[in-house]
Amino acid sequence: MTYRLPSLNSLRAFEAAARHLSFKTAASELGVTPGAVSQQVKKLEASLGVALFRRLPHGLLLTGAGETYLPRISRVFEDLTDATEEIAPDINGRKFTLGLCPKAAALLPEGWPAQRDALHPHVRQTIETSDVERIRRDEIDCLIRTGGGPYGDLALVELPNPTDRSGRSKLHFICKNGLADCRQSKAILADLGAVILPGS
Amino acid sequence: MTYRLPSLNSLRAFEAAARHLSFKTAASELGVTPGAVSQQVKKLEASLGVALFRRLPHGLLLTGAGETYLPRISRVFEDLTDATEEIAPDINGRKFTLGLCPKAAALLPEGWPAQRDALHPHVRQTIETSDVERIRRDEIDCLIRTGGGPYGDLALVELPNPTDRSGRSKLHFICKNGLADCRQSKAILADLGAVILPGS
DNA sequence: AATCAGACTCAGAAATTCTAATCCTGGAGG
DNA sequence: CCTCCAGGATTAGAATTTCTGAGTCTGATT
Repeated sequence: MTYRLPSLNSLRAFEAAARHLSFKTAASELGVTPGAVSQQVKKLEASLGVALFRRLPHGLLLTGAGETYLPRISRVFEDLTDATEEIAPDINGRKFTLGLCPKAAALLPEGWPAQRDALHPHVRQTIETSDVERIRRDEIDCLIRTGGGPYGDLALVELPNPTDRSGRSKLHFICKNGLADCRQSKAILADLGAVILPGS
Repeated sequence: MTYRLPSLNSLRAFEAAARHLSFKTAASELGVTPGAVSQQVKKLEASLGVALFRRLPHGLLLTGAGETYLPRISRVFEDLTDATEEIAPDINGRKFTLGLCPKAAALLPEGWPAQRDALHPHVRQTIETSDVERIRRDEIDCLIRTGGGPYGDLALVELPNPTDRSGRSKLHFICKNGLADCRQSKAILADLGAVILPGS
């Protein structure tokens, strides 16, 4: 049936790099080093015999081929994800257990996230904690706290403090690398964004 | 974007095995040993947490999950192939150089394959030879000859001898493993089938 | 001019995948 | 009933692929 295909690993590297236009960011999403992404993309380009990126001193651009390839590859990964979730709902559909430190909770609306309907499909329960290690121990999937860091190999998303528009004090959303872009995290972050910056 | 996906290798193994309902045949298509396919499929099932095959003493059956997964995965690989060919036409679109041994040529219509329009997009040239080694040396992509074998790791498709309906003497289509199912081979085989068994 | 961010390279380490040999099961045939 | 056979499972070790980590290079920024 299929005769020759590029390897999935290199396609994932390409897809992430093309989406971010950065090997470094892609590497962080994939949980590997930038060198690995660079090598995978180079391997892909070699196997296709076509350049996909134009390397500029600061950042990347897609070539024409890369431009037409990206949306189709992204689509393929989406289809694959959908098909996989259909038969194995647990693989990506698991609800998150969310850690929330008291200080952060005080900055958020009363009862968040329980009363946000949009989060029901994604959040199983909320635990009051500020211990980052519980992410590594898989006791919680993500943690919202006010300060701290650095968090080593964990992914970090910063959110402006809703009561401190100066931007000095921040809310931190922390999770395992590679989980920052999953549906659950996105839903939570979108909801927080809505809470914090209504209408923006 | 994508959070967790099964590995492409295991998906390829699944797709081929599900299509053939045989690890052995799938292994031959993929150019690996049956054990490798078995391992990949097992890994996939483990990572999904879902059984895809029911192992019967003689052959395989798909489970419900496998049944719904297969068409979607096949589709994904088709899309991937199409997208890849769009930007790198050479990867699968290369025209074949076809070896044809004199004895076999005598059994086929005068001038075959040159005068078959359907083969023009797939066949670059025809070389008179019966040397199987030229496939391994990449001098030709496939070879049609009357007898011989075994051909070791090369793929073999048998075609009935058009002038010997008893079936004892056969025409052999030989190519590298993994090339038997590509478009070019399929086109050639389809055309030979038409030549040999008109109307069937 | 110095600094910096990001991509590249390369050798060695780590992980994955494949092979090859052997085992196991159930059906077919004598 | 017994033997043979086909095909899948299993395993250790080999082969291959992929990743890391350190260092280099380039052009933009200060």
